[in-house]
Amino acid sequence: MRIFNTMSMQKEEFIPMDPQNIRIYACGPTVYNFIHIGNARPLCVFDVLRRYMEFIGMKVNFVQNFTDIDDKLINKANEEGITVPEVATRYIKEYWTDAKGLNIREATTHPKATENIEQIITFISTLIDKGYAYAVDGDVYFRTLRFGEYGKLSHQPIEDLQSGARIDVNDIKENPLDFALWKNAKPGEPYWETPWGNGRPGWHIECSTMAKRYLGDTIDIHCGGQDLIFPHHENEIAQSECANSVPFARYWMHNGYINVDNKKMSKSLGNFFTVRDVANAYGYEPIRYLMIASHYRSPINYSTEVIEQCKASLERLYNCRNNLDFAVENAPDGEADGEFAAKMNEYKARFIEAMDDDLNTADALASVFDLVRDINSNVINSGMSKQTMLLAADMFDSLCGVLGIVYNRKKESIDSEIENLIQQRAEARKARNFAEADRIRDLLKEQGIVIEDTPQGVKWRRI
RNA sequence: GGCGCCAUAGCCAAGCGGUAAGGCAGAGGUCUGCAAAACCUUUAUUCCCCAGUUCGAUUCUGGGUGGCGCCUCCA
Repeated sequence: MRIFNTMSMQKEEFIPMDPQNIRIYACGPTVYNFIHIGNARPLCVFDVLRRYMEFIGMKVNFVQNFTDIDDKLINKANEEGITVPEVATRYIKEYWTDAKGLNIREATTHPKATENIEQIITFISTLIDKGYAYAVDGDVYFRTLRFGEYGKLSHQPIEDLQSGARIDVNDIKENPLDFALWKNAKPGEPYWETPWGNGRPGWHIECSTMAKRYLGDTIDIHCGGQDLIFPHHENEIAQSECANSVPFARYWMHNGYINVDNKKMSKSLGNFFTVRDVANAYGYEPIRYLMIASHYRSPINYSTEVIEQCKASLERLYNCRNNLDFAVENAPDGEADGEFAAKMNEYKARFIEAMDDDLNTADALASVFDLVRDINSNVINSGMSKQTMLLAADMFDSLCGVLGIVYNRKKESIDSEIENLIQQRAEARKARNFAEADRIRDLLKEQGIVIEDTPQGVKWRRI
């Protein structure tokens, strides 16, 4: 497959170090609040990447961290009058609720920064020993200019970075470009003891450390949002390559932003929607759909109109799958049709072709919709054998599964009262008492049950 | 100022040198007692504008116009 590598700024053939152990590191959330839909994008996009790689037979070791110690956590803890670990625990729990709702698979490992302090300290010591970092007043800074390739990911000449760097008159740093590896603790703040003073890790160092610990000195893919390219990922490269003396990540993947009113959604602008709020209004699935409906590197402009369209599109998918289930139940047994299987594989081939091209999920989705049309036209009501129909169902499930779209068969049995109503309506229809039949149908609809009369009998589904 | 991205129907969105995928919404029809779901037909002579290259450009080049991002915590 080909993926766009931010480092080279072009699509490259993805050649893993070991196809049976692809090492991917994804920057995870800072757990000081509910995640917003902008945070949901990399979660969904790189979950699709991982699922797709596994779909084509690779094995993935996927690491996603939790940043559970940082200024924002400390501020939150102070605001709420609770401890930093309490803030972290609370929002990690909320993270899981959202991640599960979005159908994000659990990573191979979800390390927390606070569980890696010892490794972080060792990492920083290495940088100090090698002359790439220096301690001053309890802080430790990275000597940015010492790394000659600084700026290679963001493609910024170091001179431009320097002229753009914020210069603080009272700065204790040797150079404005130097960034913190370790921060001295102020009174009352959580801290860990180190040779250079009590404090806590800087943001960038934790990712370098955890990538090294859980995946190794060189990883296959490092991914995250485009806003992490500079300075976060640039700093990670500097730290890791100076400490380990080998290339850090072989491929860099960055997803585009979620915009609101064509402006970047961000915490600082305050124009953001939490995943929870959107999920409460529309459900989690349309959010997932939104993320795969366009290419991962393009910006997405969020609006209620768009999320409603996503929900409607999803309905088409779900209806198809639901109708197919009903058809399978009523289909006769028989051999699976080999010719039909070959036809199903054509959809898979098109899907793979699209996904191989830098994860073109929008194009891949088009082949799923073509499969849907085919199923609706030629499988349901076709008289095909159960085994043949199942070929279509399996193809639907596997392709949608790669995208993280799952139709939840709400198979939980309906209670006898509802079953009675359905029966009564059937009898009323038989007696051509349509007024009564329609009354019952409306009654059921109020209870979230939609009745459909099909040639194979009465079919119901929940909405 | 430096670096980069984007502009395709009412909306969303692929395609990126050979004459416009897919979805939502709309219109008409089929099926149905009526619906629902589904299916069929229909909805961009044209891809922001102007030049250029080419037999041919939405796709390449140059120049505009409009929008956005990074250079500061941020997915």
